[in-house]
Amino acid sequence: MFHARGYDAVGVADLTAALDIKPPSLYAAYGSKLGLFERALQSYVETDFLPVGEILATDADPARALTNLFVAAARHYTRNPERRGCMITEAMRADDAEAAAVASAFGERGSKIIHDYIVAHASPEAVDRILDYVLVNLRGLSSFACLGHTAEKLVGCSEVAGGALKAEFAASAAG
Amino acid sequence: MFHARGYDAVGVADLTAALDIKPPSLYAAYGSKLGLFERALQSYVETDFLPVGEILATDADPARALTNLFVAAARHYTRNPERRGCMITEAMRADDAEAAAVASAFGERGSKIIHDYIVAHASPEAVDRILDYVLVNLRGLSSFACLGHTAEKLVGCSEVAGGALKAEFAASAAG
DNA sequence: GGGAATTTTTAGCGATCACTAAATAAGAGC
DNA sequence: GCTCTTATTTAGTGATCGCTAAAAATTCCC
Repeated sequence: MFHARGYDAVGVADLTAALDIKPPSLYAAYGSKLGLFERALQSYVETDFLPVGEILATDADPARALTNLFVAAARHYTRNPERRGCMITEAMRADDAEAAAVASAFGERGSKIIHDYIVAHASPEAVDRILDYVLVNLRGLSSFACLGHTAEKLVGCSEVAGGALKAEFAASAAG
Repeated sequence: MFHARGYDAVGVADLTAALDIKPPSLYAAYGSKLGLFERALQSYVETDFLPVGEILATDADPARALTNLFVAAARHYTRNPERRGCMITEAMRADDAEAAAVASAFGERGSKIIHDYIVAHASPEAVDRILDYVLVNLRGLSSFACLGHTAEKLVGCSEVAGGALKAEFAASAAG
């Protein structure tokens, strides 16, 4: 439910109804709504998170590998109609500051994998802007998936996005 | 306030306190919280919306013009610490479905301007994917601005994003 | 089976949500 | 100044929010 509707739009009443328990049981088990949310994020990371490392290993060419990441994200974020977008990325924008902070901490892990990959393949002064570009694009893809756009559409613009990476890594190799 | 915190996180109590009136006055003037929100969006469009048409007219080269749009967005979305990101783009993701729908209607206007510009400069089969790419990027930029990222960072990845446009419009011109 | 520990529920809590009927105050016209 | 109209406030409404003290039910161990 948190994935489908975000932290703020899901109330304890919704959660207890879905779990078929009463509020004190939820609090006994998870401590708070936020505690349950953290558990849900953890579970998402373990079971449904985009396998970034694996995808980046699919091609020796960094531009192609990162484009594959975009395409995989586009497909991943649209594959389940009940759970569109990236739960973590979307939760980073929760109205509740604590929920947003928790999600950001989880998000840092994925970003680090991508960062390390880019460090290993680009010239030092290009690393930050490539990383930012990749993260901004993933953010946009997740959001568009949530808004209901099709996989086809998102894959299409992911391929376009790959063009920028080609140029950047070519410049890094030449520099 | 709606810009800074979104529709859902701002309550009628916050609004009446800021306007120094009591709730029935707000309802007398605007009909509902949503009514006030629409007015705020309208005001935003008239006073603070990215001047898309003007920016696209800054360069005869479409790739450069659209890159200028990204750069302008990056600067625009970060210029006021109290009002980060694009109010309309962010409101499209409101928890309240009516608020989100109203914001989407406003968003269509900006998208149409960009769409028409791309139709005039790209080959027909590339139009949709370029447009989607541009919109996904703008979405990501707005979101990152809201998350507190610097103008510098966002301008940097906007320039990277422009690389993809160069490739696309070169292909369109060749095709 | 009985007692203690654990789990779950009942029955709320104080706060906030968007909104409103009725009363009061302010403004306009004579 | 008086009366009528308009604007604003007072004093709530019913619903939902995240959460909890106390009571009841269930489980575990002897």
